[in-house]
Amino acid sequence: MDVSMEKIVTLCKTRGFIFPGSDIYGGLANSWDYGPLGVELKNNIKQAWWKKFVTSRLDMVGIDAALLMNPKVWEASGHLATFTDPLVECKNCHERYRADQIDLKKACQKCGNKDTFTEPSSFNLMLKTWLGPKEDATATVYFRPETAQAMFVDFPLVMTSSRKRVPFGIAQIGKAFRNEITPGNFIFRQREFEQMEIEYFIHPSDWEKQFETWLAAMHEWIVECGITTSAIHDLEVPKDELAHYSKRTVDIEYDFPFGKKELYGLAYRTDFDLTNHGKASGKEILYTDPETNEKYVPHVIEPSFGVDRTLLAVLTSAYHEEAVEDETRVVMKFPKHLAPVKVAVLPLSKKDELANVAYPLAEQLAKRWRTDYDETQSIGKRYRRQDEIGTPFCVTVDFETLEDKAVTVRDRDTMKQERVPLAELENYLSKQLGC
RNA sequence: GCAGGAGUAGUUCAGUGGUAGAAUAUUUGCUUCCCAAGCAAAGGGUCGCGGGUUCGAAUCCCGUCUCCUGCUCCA
Repeated sequence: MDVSMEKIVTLCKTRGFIFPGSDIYGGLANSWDYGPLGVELKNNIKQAWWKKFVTSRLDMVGIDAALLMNPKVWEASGHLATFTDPLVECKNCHERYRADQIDLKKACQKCGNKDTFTEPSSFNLMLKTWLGPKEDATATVYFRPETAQAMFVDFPLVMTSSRKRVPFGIAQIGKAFRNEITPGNFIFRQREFEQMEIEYFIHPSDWEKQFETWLAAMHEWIVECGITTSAIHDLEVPKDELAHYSKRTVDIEYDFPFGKKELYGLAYRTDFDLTNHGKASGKEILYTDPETNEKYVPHVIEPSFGVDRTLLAVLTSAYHEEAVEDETRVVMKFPKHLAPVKVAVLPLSKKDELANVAYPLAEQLAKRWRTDYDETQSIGKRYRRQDEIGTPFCVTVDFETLEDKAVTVRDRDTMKQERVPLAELENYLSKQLGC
């Protein structure tokens, strides 16, 4: 369903998914903190991804590389050269242009004024810092603008230590930093963000087939996240807009509340990276096929996923408003494996004899699943509260429980209730939750 | 950086010179209470910040900061 960003942002702040960063100091532009529920949701997404693409496959391994790398990496990758956008601005109409894409001697295309451009000022999108006590050029290092490069640089060590044969892939989840000029749209574009990336190494003759296979795998993942598939669109990036390293790129776009924007990317990077790093480091990176003895530089298919963007798509897809007896019920219909809280234990009333059963029950369930315990206010209000954070199941302890040793389990989506004996509760939930 | 919008309670907002408010949320008590029930009470605000005008400023003036949206982005 359609949902406004305001509703999502407010729900995230009030319920504890995502807060503005440095809030009590007035914030810091476009920085966001994941709160108690947000971190659970995010961890669940990352775990699901890692399980699907790494641990459940024999042709995949993972790494977790350093954020700071030798600056030569960024020279070889082309980031130092091409991650710099020289910009000029028309002093008359304030239209901005990339200095390398227009003729500065000509008139402004928008307002027609001549000689009105400012001096080009360049922005390198990489965040710079320094290592060691001396703050000078020789100590300059960069926060990685993408996680991909470490997987290329580590390729020889990963290949030999894991004894993998092409085709195989390396995966990594981690933070990346870009000094974006125009961040915004909540967590959509941030200067500090998290990526889940795969570099899949293949024989060059195999690239078209592998590309299609990965595209299909990415769509599978989208379904598993509960992201509305009718809001997903593949965009074949035109040849003249391809990044310097890519021969084919498909952007997977999603209809966010603020428009259709890129969610994921799938790129065929050829042997650009391994060849460049081989040349720049002086250590040629070659793979020898053990059967044919053919020596070649592996080519690369790169499926790239934004963690924060996934989370935002999951949030907007999960958001539902339903009419219930003249009231509106807000319910986050997360897939059960992603729900930040799996089960809530709710004593029907705030009486010691109920708490004496309910609280230990919550403690017991918490050993297996993220569990909430809530005894304040009416039962209906507590159901609504759990709906709003997407808790799949509420377990209600009432006075009958003391007699019949059974509880009421209420389903988030159907609102249906079922009486389940305490002795069978864990098995019941385990079956329903699938974990 | 430019343009526009906005900063008052956790949230959404009202208040336009005279004692800081509403709704909602939160907490507590009562009611064996299964879908935002009722009653009673409580807590919570340097009105973004600094200066000025004024007997008096959330309100008027000046400055400043921050956030949001859009403009080059490609997770």
